[in-house]
Amino acid sequence: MKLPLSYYTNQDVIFLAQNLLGKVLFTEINGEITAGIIVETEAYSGIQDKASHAYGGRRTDRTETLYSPGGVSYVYLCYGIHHLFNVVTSVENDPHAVLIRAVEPLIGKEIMESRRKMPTTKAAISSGPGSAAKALGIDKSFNKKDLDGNEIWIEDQGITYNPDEIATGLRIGVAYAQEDALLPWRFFVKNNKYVSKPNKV
DNA sequence: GCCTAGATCATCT
DNA sequence: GATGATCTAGGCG
Repeated sequence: MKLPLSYYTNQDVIFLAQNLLGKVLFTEINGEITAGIIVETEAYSGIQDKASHAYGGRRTDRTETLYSPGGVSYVYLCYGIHHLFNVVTSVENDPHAVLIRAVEPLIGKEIMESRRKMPTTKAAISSGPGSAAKALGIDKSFNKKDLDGNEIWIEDQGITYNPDEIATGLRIGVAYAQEDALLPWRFFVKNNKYVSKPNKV
């Protein structure tokens, strides 16, 4: 059920961003397992995408992870407070990634509730990239982990959405990326309350 | 319910 | 030394 590394080496990051909807993201921390259904993603397409950290082939200590072969996690801190979780895809030296923006709590809800200090019935518990990562207990120590390991991994539990249940839209928070901000590379499940901000088309 | 402002720090210039 | 792939609380209507 765990997705094999070959799944992530697909070079079509747009396809993967779409295909990851409905997959289940697991983390295990100190023996505590939590999992959530992925309901919102964004594609970041390597060196040709101005919104990507690796735009233009930029390569620093931080972005080094993006150049890894697919199947590795990329976690970084944004605005000084929020940890954002990405899945590195494609092959080595091709810095594509999929940002996980929202999950629907599935397993270990009580653990998520204590981490977020709010009930899972409240959509805000895992809506938005910072919240989703926190609910799953993801922080910087999860950077550069293999996704077929036993700390963090993604499973296919047979959950699929009909094409008409999936919506696409503009990515969020990337206005500075100029024309690339207009690319419809955000994918989400329509009318799912755990999806952040505009969850309709 | 909607909008505005403030928090807070690793990373790059 | 500036800045951002954000969240939340609090004020107003």
